[in-house]
Amino acid sequence: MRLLLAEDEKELSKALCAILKHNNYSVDAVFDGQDALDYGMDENYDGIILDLMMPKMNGLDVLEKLRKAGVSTPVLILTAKAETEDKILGLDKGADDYLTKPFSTGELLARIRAMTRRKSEFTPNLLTLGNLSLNRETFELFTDKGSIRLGNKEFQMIEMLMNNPGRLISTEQFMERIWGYETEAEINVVWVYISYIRKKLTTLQANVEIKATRGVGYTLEEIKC
Amino acid sequence: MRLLLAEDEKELSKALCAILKHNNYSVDAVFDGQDALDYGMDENYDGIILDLMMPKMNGLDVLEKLRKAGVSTPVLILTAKAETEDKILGLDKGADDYLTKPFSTGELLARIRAMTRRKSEFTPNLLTLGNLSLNRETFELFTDKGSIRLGNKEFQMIEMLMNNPGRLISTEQFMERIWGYETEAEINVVWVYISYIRKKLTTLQANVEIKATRGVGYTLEEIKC
DNA sequence: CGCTTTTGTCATAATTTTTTCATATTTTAT
DNA sequence: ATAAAATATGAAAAAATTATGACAAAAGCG
Repeated sequence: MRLLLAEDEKELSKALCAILKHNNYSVDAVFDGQDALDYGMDENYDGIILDLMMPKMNGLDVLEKLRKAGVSTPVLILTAKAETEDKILGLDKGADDYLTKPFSTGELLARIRAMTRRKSEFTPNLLTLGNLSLNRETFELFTDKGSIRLGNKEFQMIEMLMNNPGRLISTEQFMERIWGYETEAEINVVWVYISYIRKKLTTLQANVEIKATRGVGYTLEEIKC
Repeated sequence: MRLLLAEDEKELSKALCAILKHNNYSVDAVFDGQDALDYGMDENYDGIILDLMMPKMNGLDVLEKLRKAGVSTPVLILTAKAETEDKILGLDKGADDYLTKPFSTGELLARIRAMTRRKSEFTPNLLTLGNLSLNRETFELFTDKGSIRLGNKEFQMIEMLMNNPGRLISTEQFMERIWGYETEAEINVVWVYISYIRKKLTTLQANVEIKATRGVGYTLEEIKC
């Protein structure tokens, strides 16, 4: 699960980041409205947590522009104190929920779960291609020959591939979606993980393979005999 | 997806090129207004990214001339700083969107997607002539007899040919489009690649052929029996 | 804390693409 | 018909990209 956190108070942002990451979310943090808009436009997130009071651009404006641009990512608004009008305005402009500062981490997590639930309800828990299946809940990859538990990165990579069978995914797309924009990691971690996954596919005798397209990226394909 | 990038700052152009290519766009880069106009007139692009400040001809003039010539390719304008007047003028003259430098790559990609969305819904990812098809996403060339994955250069060449079936494409056009102006490569690489492609067409038993016109270039034609 | 797992880096190997070069073949002009 | 020019193509060198094993750092866990 990938979240965008737009919160200008550095302390709070850092704390929230830590909490969210601890709860298995990948988080990109931005600190002003302009960046929130730029990043949000990507439709690359499962949810956006948006503080209303931010430099450069107000959270409400960000939200409005996102919705106008056709971005449907769920948005959870953070408001300082009980600015009731803001809340209402926010919901008007297409927010999915709001939370008043200060809030408990428990409540925040619950709201995020609720917010992202709708979307995830439609995505099945089991992804399948050929004789290969991926259990999104247990992170297990399996065929009739057995099953292997995947690490987080491996899981996200194979998930992207299995979500788009036959479609080419660029190395850059893997990096952006899984490691985030600001990662220090080199591009070759993608190669390394592709290698790991391939090894596991072989072990499982899966009848799918990851093909490389030089200069571009990878495609997951079923092997037809 | 094919983009024309008109940006005279070499560094920026190079960086953008890399980013765009990594995101599965084929990019032609030009470095002045005159070339932007010449290339843009082709209507061979899914979008044009146009810097306003360029040598030889101002971006706005390029845009105006393109529109006057009936070219409807979507145009995204890049403006340095907040030259508000330019933006407005640009939108007036038929730009589809603008972006102020500096911008994030995320936003650029989002804008390009938005700009090309409408059109791309109508242009399938598959180019076809006779019994031959080219999948632009996976770089695969195929007939009912099988499929072959092409290398980058091969792909760009056959793409140009299939985009203009029956139309003659000069060797120089191949060089300029695919290798760029400043290439060190000899003219005969084109011959070599034509040869490679022909071999693959034979393997696939395609009913199209690449005819040579001496002193000029090549034409892709369907074979009627 | 020590052990295990995951994550990321690096060096090197393997592979594919790109380009050059030498030589064959075809076309055109005379 | 024949020389000159243009194109075709096989072979191989050069360059670029990807694959993978080994290892170090970091994170998770009892």
